[in-house]
Amino acid sequence: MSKAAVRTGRGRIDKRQAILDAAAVVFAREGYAQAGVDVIAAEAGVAKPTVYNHFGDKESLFRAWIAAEADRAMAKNLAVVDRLQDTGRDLRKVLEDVGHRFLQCYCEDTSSALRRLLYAELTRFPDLADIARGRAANRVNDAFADRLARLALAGRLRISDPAEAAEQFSALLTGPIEARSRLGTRNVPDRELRAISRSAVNTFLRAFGTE
Amino acid sequence: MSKAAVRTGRGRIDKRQAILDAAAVVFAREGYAQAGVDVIAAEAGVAKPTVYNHFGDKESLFRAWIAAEADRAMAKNLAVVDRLQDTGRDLRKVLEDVGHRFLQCYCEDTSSALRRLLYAELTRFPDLADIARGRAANRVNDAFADRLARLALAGRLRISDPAEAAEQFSALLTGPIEARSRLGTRNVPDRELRAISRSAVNTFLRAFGTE
DNA sequence: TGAGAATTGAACTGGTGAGTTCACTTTAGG
DNA sequence: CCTAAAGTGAACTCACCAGTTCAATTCTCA
Repeated sequence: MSKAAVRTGRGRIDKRQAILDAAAVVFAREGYAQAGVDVIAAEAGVAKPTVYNHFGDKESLFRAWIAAEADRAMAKNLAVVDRLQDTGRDLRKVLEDVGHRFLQCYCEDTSSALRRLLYAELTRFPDLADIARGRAANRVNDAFADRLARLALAGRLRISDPAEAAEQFSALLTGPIEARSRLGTRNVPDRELRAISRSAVNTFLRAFGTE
Repeated sequence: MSKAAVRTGRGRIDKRQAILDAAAVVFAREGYAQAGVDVIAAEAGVAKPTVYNHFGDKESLFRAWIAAEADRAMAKNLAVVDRLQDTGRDLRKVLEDVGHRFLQCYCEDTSSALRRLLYAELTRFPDLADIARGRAANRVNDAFADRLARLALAGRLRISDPAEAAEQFSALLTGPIEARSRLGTRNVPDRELRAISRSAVNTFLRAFGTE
């Protein structure tokens, strides 16, 4: 139906990617059980047997999408963490910027969909937690903790347990955004994201800053 | 199958409650789409048409369960908030106790199931957010904010925006528990709950306490 | 250009589950 | 004790969907 598949028709790689993209759209829109393989095939501009040629069955296709999406999200989050390297500038400003970017990642449609589907299907596919969460969240937190440890060593933060501090910084962002986005159903305007980040950083620095 | 239905067989009220209890069990175990109405009926010790007599269709039964469960969870959370009234004792101890009890509520099987199902079906039934979230989370946060405001007035906390502080206190609890329970699939031992609460309160008091 | 692989469309199987029907039994309550 | 309402079991309809089959077609690459 839609033109998710580029009309090259050449080789198998293109089709595989087109199917994954289509799966992202349809799974996000309808959920795992409701998503029909026929619909995914149509969305990819591909015949149904082709989907089965590439992925074997619906469950494998689902896992492949989860893994790809988790990797993408993790990469984007790690890129945000890297912005904490230039510690020369005003620390508050830098943290607010990082928080704001974290929230933008968190609010992306694809991220929301991934989180929702993860939650939804966790009982049916328990290993999903390993595929996505272990791959993404933990590594991001570790990288963030490393940055915080550096800042502590440089005397710019008073932190005894960097991993815990990183976890709490994330919590101060995700908790409020979760409530305000009504679990991802409402679109939160950017000015509100900034406000949440500002108040998270404010509390974080009251607790861990060197005034 | 199971004896969820007390074997009185008298009147219609008992059956209705038995069906709701059975729905809780089956929805929690299998999710909305996977839960069969036949299975729920069997679990309630009731015939399938009886389920349809009382609730009309599967969706209404689901909504009724969500509403009942959300009310129950809210009541339990409000009871926890009420423990903040006796402000005579050591504030840190009281907050740690409240945090610990919040986490216990959060970790209950029924609460986890409710949260998971809410997430999962939010796209299909968007009004679920109003039924559950508006009814529960917001009112708990308001009550908690009221308590914090009292404590601030009494000079025991330095808080400018009580609602925001309440939101952040909750965030410092739910964020870490979410990660450590692997989205609710792992059972977190009580000593770990206490540790999370202790470190949340620690950060909270560093930010808002009057040392 | 021609062989072999990938792709297609369309029809088909088989299973599952929501919701209904109906003749029958149980129970409450006057 | 009798009746009307509630409950029961079993069979049934109907729709939906995962996964398969197959003959016909299209593409790649040598």
